[in-house]
Amino acid sequence: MTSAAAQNYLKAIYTLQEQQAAVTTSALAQYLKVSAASATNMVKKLARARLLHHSPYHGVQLTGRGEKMALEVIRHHRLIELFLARTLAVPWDCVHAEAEKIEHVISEDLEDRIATFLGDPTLDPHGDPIPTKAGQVARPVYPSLLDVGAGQSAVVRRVSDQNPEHLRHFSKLGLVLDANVDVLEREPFEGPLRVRVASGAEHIVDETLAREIWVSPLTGQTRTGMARVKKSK
Amino acid sequence: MTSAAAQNYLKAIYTLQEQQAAVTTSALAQYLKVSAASATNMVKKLARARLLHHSPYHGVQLTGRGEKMALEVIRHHRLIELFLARTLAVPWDCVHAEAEKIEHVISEDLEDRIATFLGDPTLDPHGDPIPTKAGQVARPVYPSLLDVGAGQSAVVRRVSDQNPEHLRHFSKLGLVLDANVDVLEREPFEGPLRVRVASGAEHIVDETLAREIWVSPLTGQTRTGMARVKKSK
DNA sequence: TCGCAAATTTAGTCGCGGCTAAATTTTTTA
DNA sequence: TAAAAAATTTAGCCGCGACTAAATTTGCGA
Repeated sequence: MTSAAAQNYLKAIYTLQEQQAAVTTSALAQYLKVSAASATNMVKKLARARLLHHSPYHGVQLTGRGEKMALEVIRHHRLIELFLARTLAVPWDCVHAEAEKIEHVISEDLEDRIATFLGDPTLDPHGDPIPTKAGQVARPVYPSLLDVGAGQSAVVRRVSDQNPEHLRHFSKLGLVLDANVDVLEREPFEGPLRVRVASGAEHIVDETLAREIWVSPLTGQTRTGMARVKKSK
Repeated sequence: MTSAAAQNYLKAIYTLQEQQAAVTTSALAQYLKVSAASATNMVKKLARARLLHHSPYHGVQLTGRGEKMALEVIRHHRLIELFLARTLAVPWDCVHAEAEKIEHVISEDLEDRIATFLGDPTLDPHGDPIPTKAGQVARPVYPSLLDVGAGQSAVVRRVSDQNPEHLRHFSKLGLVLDANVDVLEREPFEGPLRVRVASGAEHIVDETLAREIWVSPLTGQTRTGMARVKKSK
């Protein structure tokens, strides 16, 4: 009952639950790229195993046990991502796909070895928090780059790992973890942003992409940042 | 058609082929711990995919393509074993089970990275040769410890990875890769051996176990080795 | 509030990779 | 060499996790 498929469903439900409280069958099906019928099927099986509550036609919610299991898989995933990045220099746009498969097959013993080797890390290569073995997980809430006002600076804290191509793009732009960004200006109606990165280069970041980057705004340096921009022109 | 199950069958057939030319259904079934009917079933599928020849009631033989595929899986397996042993100090009795699962899910890219990281190694932690990416594999033929005459010394070159408990036992005894062993005496009728290891400790090694250790006999040092034994008593 | 569209579930199918029991072929032995 | 034993294959089944098509429920708008 803890097949790779079941683990993927639990993980998906956990992830979706972080955003919307009620996880619907169709949201789940869309996220996992399976048919709605398949999702219903697995949901019923997970409900029977008491890993989630299912109120038919209204959505699902993980039980304590289900959440614990989801967090175990997520812990595996993020530890493996960091391990591959550290030991083999696997680029951050590739670690996700590898971890997605390896996470289902490693033993608890290997998990422990990896965690110890990495010094019991708390963040994976995308800035996602790594749950503890006990099932505790930090819930860092950062504004997205889109929420940073024009003229403000920020530090990249977390980047969505869902799209490898986006990640590759971010790398090229210098939008990596802990990088400084100055938001120069922003088109109206949630339009694209113009930003300047540490190297001094300026880039246009689309709205969709900006939503995938979460940051710590640097309130103190806002003005000076802009001042320097204006002076340099 | 290259499911984990199919890969395991190909690997098993390759391994069995190394010993006996004709691999029978029952040998395969016994090795993989499945029923004979299941083995026949998969054999027919692999034959349809032209990965092996099947002469019904008489056994199977890998085709070129089948052998290539088997070697790819074995390469994955042995690289992963060595990688886990090197980076995480996973003991040699555990690496096999982990590799058995991970071998089916890593990408070619990750395989390449691991191989490069390890310096394109040729032997895994048990002394098994690692096939090249092109599908070439060394065929070292060593006599087993059982073939070493009383009074001879030898160096451990390869140890069967099939039984974790045996491996753990060998570790305790000091029968590790590249270790020196003096065969002191041997009970008649292929009985157990008495050996002395590098530390000077003496141990009894059962026939079954001795068959799982392959060595390079040290012809020159035979007499002196024994002489020293007798003197020390 | 009634009806329709959208969401969801149910019903039934498929391939995979196991299984057992029965049939068949090969091998051994009397 | 014929019968019994052993090995192998065939037939038919099961659970898993996907699918499509059809039925059902929900909820929104007229």
